Amino acid sequence: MSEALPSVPRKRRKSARPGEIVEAAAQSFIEHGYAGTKLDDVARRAGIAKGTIYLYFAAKQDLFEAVIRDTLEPLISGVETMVDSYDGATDILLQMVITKAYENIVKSDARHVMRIIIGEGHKFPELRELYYETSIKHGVALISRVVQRGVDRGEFRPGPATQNPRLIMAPCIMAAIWSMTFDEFAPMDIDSFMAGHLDVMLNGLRA
Amino acid sequence: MSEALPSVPRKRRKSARPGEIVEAAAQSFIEHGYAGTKLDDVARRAGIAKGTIYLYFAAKQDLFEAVIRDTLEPLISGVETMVDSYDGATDILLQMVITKAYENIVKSDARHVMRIIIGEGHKFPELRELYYETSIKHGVALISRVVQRGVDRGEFRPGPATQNPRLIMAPCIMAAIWSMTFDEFAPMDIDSFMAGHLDVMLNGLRA
DNA sequence: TGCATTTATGACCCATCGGTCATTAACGCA
DNA sequence: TGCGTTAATGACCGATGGGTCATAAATGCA
Repeated sequence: MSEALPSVPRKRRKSARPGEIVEAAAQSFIEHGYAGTKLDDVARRAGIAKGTIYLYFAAKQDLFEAVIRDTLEPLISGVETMVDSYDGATDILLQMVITKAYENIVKSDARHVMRIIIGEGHKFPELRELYYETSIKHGVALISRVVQRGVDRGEFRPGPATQNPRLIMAPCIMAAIWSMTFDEFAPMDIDSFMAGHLDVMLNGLRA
Repeated sequence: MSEALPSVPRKRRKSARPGEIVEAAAQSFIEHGYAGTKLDDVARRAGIAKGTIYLYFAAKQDLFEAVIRDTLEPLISGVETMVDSYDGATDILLQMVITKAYENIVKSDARHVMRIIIGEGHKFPELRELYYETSIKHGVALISRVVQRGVDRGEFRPGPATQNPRLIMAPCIMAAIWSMTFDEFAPMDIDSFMAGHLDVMLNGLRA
């Protein structure tokens, strides 16, 4: 009954494969989560057989690690570069950083990686740690630097928000979660939410 | 080889079962997440056989729905009662509500239910909706009421935080997530975080 | 006490999926 | 053109776990 499917001719692409596999895996993880992603599906998306994945990645978990790195590293380093090369008023800088944070997290696929870490990271401390080291740690440090810069220059006054940068990032994280979880029941206008977020923070910080 | 384990005598407890099963399920869901929870494990915790679960719940998903209801309804109605019966200054009321929110979410098992909805709710719109209706919707409405009360009484001035109550809850949600996900890499002192949260919000709101 | 009814049991079924490996085919060098 | 090397394949394996159901035990009523 089963006609032998005309199997596609093989291609040997040792150097291009890893990137293609990670790209396919990212899509699948985003759509189905960690446990929900099938290696067969990743292979199909990458146009290869399942076994081929194992020529480049030892296990599913390694694949997800690669997705974390490939997705997050460019985003973080982009913001870091921006901060390093800026030398105007700090309130404008903070505004730029927060705007970028919404672009990088709330409006990008990176939020799905975060969702997976939150929801399924329980049993994978190594993945959680990698995510923390790759993303969260840098984000917190970045906000700290910006806020400290404002205080040092006399533009911001010390207070709870300068002491705990996580207070400043919180609305951004929540917006990302909301957009993935509750948007169909109570839609959130990201831009006006972000404007409110900025307003509250800057009013609390300005000297 | 396998000695027949001395099977425990059966007990018929039609009315007590559902509660016991939900209780056991809650523990298992909290420890292992939705997909990670095995009905066999739930049964063992409840001291019954797996088949017995199906006398009271049609499927795993119904069990999780019962957990959502049992866990969240009492918490929300507790806060609602508190707000309804208070008649002092609104900043104190908001402080009470936020403090209760940390107790109910960040410091309680309810945060794990939230984590499951965020992380695994993707494929279960009914569960997401139930969570929204049972918990989030009431939480947002409650904050709105408190803030509106402050504005009406001239204690708060209108601004972004009065317009979007989600800005006020955000740090609490983030603290819950942080405590479950990143605490081992960067511990968070909940009480000082909450104090900072209150400080920022009240400063932004007071007329 | 005997029997009908209801509740409880757990072996079993079957679909799923991560990971393996013997086989095959593409490649490039001589 | 032939051959050794190595990338690629996909059938297969074994573990897992949600859900089923024939069987058995508890209960309570007559």
